[in-house]
Amino acid sequence: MGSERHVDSCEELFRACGMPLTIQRRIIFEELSQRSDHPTADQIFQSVQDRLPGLSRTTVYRVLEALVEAGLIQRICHPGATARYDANMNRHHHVVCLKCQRVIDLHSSELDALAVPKGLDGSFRVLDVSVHFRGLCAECQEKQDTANLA
Amino acid sequence: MGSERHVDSCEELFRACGMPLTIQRRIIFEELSQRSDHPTADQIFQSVQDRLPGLSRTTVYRVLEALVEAGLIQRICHPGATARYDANMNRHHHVVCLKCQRVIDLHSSELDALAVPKGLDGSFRVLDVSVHFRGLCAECQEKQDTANLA
DNA sequence: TTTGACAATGAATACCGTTCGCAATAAAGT
DNA sequence: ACTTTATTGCGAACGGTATTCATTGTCAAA
Repeated sequence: MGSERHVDSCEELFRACGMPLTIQRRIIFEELSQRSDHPTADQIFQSVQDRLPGLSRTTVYRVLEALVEAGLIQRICHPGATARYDANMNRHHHVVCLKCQRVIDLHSSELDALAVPKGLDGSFRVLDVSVHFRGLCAECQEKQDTANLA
Repeated sequence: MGSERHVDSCEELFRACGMPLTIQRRIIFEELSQRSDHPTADQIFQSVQDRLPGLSRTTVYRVLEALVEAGLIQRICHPGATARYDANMNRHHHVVCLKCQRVIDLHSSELDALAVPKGLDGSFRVLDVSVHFRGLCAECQEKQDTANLA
């Protein structure tokens, strides 16, 4: 199996950040890394419970917060009142459904090349740029249309 | 005073949406329209209390939700676990501080002209585009620097 | 202008997401 | 292995948001 390399890089990653690598942190980080659906803390908690019996919700929140602080993951920008996380730290863009609040990744080299407007870079230190397309996903369009018929 | 025109437009706006215009809705909407700091529901509640004695927090949440539904205001995309609102429905962009989560508006005709990538427009109905610059605001850079010295 | 249908408000309460304090536990370096 | 130090788990607390229901207010028709 080629998974040992991943394990190694996980340990190196944490060591480089100066944070102890616990089982909880490893599994939560690996789980988030394998997903691309920008889960909430609770969704992570659910899908990790079988691998971490007795895991506390509190720990999930604390681990995610610590990973954000360390720069290993990010909290994404989205409408709505629940924090969502993303382990993809490469530049990418987002498609946001205003109805169901789903967030879908979008890769585009054209958009990646966006220049930072002058005037901004003076006081503000830009670390990343992402383009948000907001609107209605296919499912929600359908729901809306059928609702209009009724 | 030229404020009567605004009052008129407010009434027309609500009528066009088919929603009764109450004092609460008018004042909450006007308050949000005059601000550009993307306040939370509670911040709106605070700054409107003197004009609306006996106002309930519940009403603020309901009014903001109704205004979003009607398309008169929008819930902005941001990191963090509290909903923030914006009455500026013109296309504009956002500068987000990852530390203090402040959101600043950015106007740029270059960015406004962004093309929607093909492939997206098939299933997803794009209603708006906005560019997010994420990083550290001047204040938070300062705090971080002084923290590093200690 | 009054009236009536209907929708919005306020108060209390319940709910969900998140954070805190503290005792028990586990990781990393010696 | 041992010690230091940080992390975990639990329970409770907290803040933001949604819900229920009686009361009040809006709008338009009479």
